[in-house]
Amino acid sequence: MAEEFDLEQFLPFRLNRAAEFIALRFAAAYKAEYGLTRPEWRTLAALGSSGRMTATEVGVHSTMHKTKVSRAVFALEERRWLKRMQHEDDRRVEHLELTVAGAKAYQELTRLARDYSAELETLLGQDGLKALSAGLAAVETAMAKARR
Amino acid sequence: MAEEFDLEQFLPFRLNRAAEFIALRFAAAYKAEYGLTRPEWRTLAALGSSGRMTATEVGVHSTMHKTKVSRAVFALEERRWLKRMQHEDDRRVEHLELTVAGAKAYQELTRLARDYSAELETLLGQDGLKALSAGLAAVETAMAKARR
DNA sequence: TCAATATGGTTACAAATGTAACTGTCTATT
DNA sequence: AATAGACAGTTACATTTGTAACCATATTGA
Repeated sequence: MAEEFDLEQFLPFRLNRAAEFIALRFAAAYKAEYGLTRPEWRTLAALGSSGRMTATEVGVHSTMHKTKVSRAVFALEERRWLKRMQHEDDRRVEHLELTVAGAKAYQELTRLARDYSAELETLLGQDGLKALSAGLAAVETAMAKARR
Repeated sequence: MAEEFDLEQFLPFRLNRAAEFIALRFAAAYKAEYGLTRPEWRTLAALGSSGRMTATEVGVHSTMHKTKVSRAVFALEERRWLKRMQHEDDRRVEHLELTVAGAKAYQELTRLARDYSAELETLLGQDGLKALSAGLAAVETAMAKARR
C-alpha cells in the first residue's frame, strides 16, 4: 500500500501560500498609497536601511534578479527618489543612494511596515509570531549554508 | 529621532525569501524530471490528494487564480494525465480527475516530495522544522479567519 | 415567463519576469 | 602593451502572469 502524501502538510506548499498571504496584504498597502511595485519597494528598503549600495549588492541583499533591480532602479530614479553616483575607481559600478525625497518616502513606508508588523502580531499571536520567526531563522541558516 | 526599521527583521520579506528558497529547490526537481510548471504540479497534487474536484475548487484549495488553473488543466489534459467530466445537473461545471497515467505520475511525484521533506528535515533540523510548522499553522489560522 | 444577475470557465490583451545576449570596463596573463 | 576572461549593468526576446472582458449556463425575482 502506498504511503499517504498530504499536500496540506507539505512545507513548500504551506510556506508559499503563507508568504503570498502575508506579503499580499502589505503589498496592497504600498501599491495603493504609492503605486510601488514589489521590486521597487524592496530596492527602496534596501537602500533606506543600508545606505549607499551598488545594484549588485541590492540584488544579493534582497535576493532579486539583476534585471529586476535594474528596472526598479530606473523607476525609482524617474520618481527622483534615488540617484546614481559613479564609483571613482571602477566605472562599471554605480553607487545608488536615496535622494531626500526618497529618504522621506522610505520613512513613511517604514511607518506602514511597522503598522503592519503590529497588525501581524495581533493576527498571529505572540506565540505564533515567535514560532514563525524561529522557523524562518532555521531556513535562513540553511540558506547561508547553501550559498557556500 | 526616527525609529529604526530593519528589513532583515520584517516578516513579509523574510517569509517571501524563505518560501522562494524552499520552493525553488523542489520546483527544480519536478521541472527537471517531468517538465511541469508550478501551477501544473499544484493542480496535479490537488487532484491526486483530494480526488475529483472542479477547477474552482482546485483554485480555492491551492490559492491559485482561475486563469492559472485553467491553463494548468489544459496542459495536464494534453499530457493525458487528467480528464474532464461533465456535471449532470450543471453544464457550466467540469469535474476534473486524474487518469491512470496521471495517478501514476502523481505517485512518483509524491515520492519526490517525500524525499524532499526528509531533506528539509536534515536541512532545518527537528527544532527548526517544528517551529516553522507551528508558525505556519498560526498563519493558516489567520488566513481562515480572514477568509470569512 | 422573462429580464436581471450571478457563476464556471476561457480568452485577449497588457504588464511583469526570466534567460540570454550584449556593451562597456576592469583584471590577469603573456 | 595586447589579448582573454571576468564582471556590472542594460536590453531584446520569449514566457508567465494578472486583469478584464467574454461566453455559456444557471438562478432569482418581478
